[in-house]
Amino acid sequence: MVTKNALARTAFDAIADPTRRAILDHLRRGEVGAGDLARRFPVSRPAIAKHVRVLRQAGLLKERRQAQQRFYSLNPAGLAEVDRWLQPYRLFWGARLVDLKTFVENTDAEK
Amino acid sequence: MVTKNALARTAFDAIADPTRRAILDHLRRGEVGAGDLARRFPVSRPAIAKHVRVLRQAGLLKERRQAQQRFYSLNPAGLAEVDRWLQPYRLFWGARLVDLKTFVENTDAEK
DNA sequence: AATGTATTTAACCATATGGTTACAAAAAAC
DNA sequence: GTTTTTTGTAACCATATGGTTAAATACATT
Repeated sequence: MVTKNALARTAFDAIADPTRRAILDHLRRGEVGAGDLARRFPVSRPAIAKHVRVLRQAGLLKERRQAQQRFYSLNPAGLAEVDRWLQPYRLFWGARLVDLKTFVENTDAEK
Repeated sequence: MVTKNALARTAFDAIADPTRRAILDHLRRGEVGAGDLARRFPVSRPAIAKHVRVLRQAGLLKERRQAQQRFYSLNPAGLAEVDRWLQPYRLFWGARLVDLKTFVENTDAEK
């Protein structure tokens, strides 16, 4: 097998792990310090640090530093990659999702 | 590390691999036989068979057998798991997606 | 029954992954 | 300037992953 570049992370890689999804889910509530974050999970702090790194490499997290502390928050654009990939599949399970903005604009134009 | 049940696959696991995403992308065009499918990718047939197994375990594929041949097609419901997880994140990147059916029903009700 | 055709499974290999504990780094506080 | 606080990195380990080639399975054809 050819050696893979461990730095090239996609959002798909990042969300494959349940702990990383849980980290993201938690960050929806807002910015969280590294210590607080690690305390919420039943694994060691280094394990969380590694997950955070993967999430950052995938562009899913923003980091803010203040003294020794580091605060993490969601990077809005990150998961859009997954959303875009998913788009054509929505047809298949009947999810009637549309862009509301476009819908409203078109509706207005027809008046 | 605790031994993980290799049979418990989620859609998140399944779509983490780029080859598996490519298989799904290809199946959007319709049902494809195992042989045809394998021929489209630059890896061996057994490799594709293993990817297909992962996709099936995640509930993303349907299988139809006819003689020795096996035909695979998308299982509509499979990716909805990912879509549901993604839902609350849409707020963050400003995707103005709504359920059209619900939108229309509510709009009608207000008349 | 023997052979051919289509496909998965088995066994194996190298690398990736996710966890741990021990160590390093960086800033604050004393 | 030493110590404490907060955090990441290094080294290591066991298991998972994705690939290969060889063998097994299942059905059709002769």
